[in-house]
Amino acid sequence: MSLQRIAEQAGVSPSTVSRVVNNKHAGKVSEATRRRILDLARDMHYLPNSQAVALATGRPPNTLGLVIPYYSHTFRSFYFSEVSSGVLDTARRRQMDVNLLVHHDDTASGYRRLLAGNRVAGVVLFGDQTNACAISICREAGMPFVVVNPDAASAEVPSVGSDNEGGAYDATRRLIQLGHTQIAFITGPEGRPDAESRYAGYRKALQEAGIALLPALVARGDFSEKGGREAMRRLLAGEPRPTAVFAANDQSAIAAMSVAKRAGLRVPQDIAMIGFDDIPLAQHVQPALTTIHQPIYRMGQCAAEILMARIGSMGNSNRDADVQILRTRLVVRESCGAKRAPQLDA
Amino acid sequence: MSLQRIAEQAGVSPSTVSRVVNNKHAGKVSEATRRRILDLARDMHYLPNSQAVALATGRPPNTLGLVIPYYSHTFRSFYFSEVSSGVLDTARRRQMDVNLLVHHDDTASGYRRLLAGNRVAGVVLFGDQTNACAISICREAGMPFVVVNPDAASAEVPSVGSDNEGGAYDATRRLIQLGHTQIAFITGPEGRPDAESRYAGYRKALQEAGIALLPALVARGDFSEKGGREAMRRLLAGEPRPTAVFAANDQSAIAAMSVAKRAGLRVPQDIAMIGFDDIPLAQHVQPALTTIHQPIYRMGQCAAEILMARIGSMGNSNRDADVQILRTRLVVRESCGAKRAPQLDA
DNA sequence: ATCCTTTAGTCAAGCGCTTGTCCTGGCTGG
DNA sequence: CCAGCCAGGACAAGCGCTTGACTAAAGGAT
Repeated sequence: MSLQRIAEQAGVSPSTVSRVVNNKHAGKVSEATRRRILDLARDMHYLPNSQAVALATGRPPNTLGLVIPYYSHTFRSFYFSEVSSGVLDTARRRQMDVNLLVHHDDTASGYRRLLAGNRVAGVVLFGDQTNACAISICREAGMPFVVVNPDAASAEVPSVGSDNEGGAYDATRRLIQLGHTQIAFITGPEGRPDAESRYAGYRKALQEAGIALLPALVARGDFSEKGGREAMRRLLAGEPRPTAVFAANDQSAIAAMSVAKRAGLRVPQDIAMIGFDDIPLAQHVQPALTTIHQPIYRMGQCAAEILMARIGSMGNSNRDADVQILRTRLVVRESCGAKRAPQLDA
Repeated sequence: MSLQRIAEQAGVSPSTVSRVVNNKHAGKVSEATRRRILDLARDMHYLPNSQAVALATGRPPNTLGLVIPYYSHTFRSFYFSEVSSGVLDTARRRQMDVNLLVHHDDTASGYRRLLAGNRVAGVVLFGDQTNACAISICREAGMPFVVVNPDAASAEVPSVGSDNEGGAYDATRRLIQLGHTQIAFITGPEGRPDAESRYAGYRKALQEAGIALLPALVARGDFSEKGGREAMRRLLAGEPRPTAVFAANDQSAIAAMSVAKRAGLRVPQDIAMIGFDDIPLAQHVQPALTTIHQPIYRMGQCAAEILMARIGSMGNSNRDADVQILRTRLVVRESCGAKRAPQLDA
């Protein structure tokens, strides 16, 4: 039902109808006409055509886009749901809507279509799952954006990440303080920046403590359970035997822990374990996994805030400060051998 | 960057540019001009304005909308993720995009804004979490839609649900076949159609077997763990003591089971338990929960298919057949006392 | 050379809405 | 009694793009 149809019915011009339904220049329309138009609009189920409005006003929509690279388990992923929840809750507080733009076409033209085809004021991108070219497309298109978990290559973009290196450092440090010196590390997938940073944190802590980095104590994993299991088997078969294992993520850690237990080792008495991420499962395994908590929900919140700020200031200040690295937090549970939860000095 | 700007630069009319970029009436444009325009478009980062295109063509977008009533745990819900995955996978197979329209404003005008403000060819609605008025708004607006898990009130709409009554019947029947006669039922929230249907299935099976329905064996729950726990306590305190409990959903069943165990009862020897839904947790509890599997993912698939069919036929045939009730399936695990998984004679 | 057909475009209307400007009739005050 | 002023509303341009209709020039057939 179009505005002009209403206008005809009401016997007035389209402009008048527009003013009434948008409640603009309200004084310019008599109460009688106003009522008549409003009643008519209701009865005729008038719905403004958003394309036309957008075209005519040129004003940006009140909607944020969350670009979702879809693979079949996306919606089951803890990471995804936490980030999304953070973005949604924050956007909502500022009365903004959010559309989740699911896309499969991970190419430049795919992103172009996505951005051109959807009316959003800005987008949040998953840095670890979204093709890097998405960033340059946003730039070209003048579309405000923010990247969650940017990879290293996209350092100079508005983004929010967490302090992977610092977290890994804390984890390793913890094990050192508990007296361990044979500390193994199960890595993440090669080349992934977050995985690399965690490795770096591990090395840094060892070095600082004067402990040599033994290649035999570093086993490649890939963030998956399978990878964790296999890495742990190699570790247990090698020399020297680790007395503690720090895995680059919880899934690997949990898998590694089950391998250790099956090998007859007691956790934490015979071997201490520590993970990274603090996924929900971490507190349910036996023994409960000590890990580095990543504030994923807050990353979503932060991303939404940065994005909204940038939309607000549309290219004014360059706001290069829009890079946030969120602190991680050591969560002490049972798997690394502390009964109490002493604060890490530092 | 607008099409006319390209036209000026190229020294041709906007129509020519339009024809080139849309690859229409291609023969009408010389190869030289074509190349020139294409190059210019690339260099100037031309992106068509989707509003304008939509306005001019009037053709429906190639996108489905999934209306998400957002509450803070939406994205952690198994139900949500399964339905969404089903919709997404199916839409993708037909090259359609999906936008998840998150909304908080559960009112008529909220839905109006949502539908008017987003360019989608049709929407899937969550019947059990979406205000019923959404349906009439869709009707008014001429927006194709399909409802997942419709409530009884919306019987005559395109929808996909599962056979709650049949599933509950199967579950109860199972317990009867195992020799139970004191079969308790933990209900869902009052008034919810799916909960009511499950109750009906329970009653039907009892009646058919000539077992009286004892009010003392029916305890009100609300699909939550808390509700399940309390219901179970009442059941155990009452007379007669049930030898089997069928809970209207898995969460209640799992909670009830833990109450039973804490009361010193062995499951299934002292008391048999059966749930409904087949949530992932069901197979991980001890003992693993026998339950009625609901094909939630398939409901999503079905919904997408019905919706796409309706979009395709835009109001042609009324297609009143677009109501699908998916069959449930008994999944025999350990909690109701069968070692093997014998087929239920249908 | 003439007329017709292609070829390679241009023109302009129109999609539904917004908005600054302009118009009109009725009322006011002097 | 008339200029002036408002309230109340109409007009028209324009947002960026599409598309059927039209046209100018070039080539072909006769």
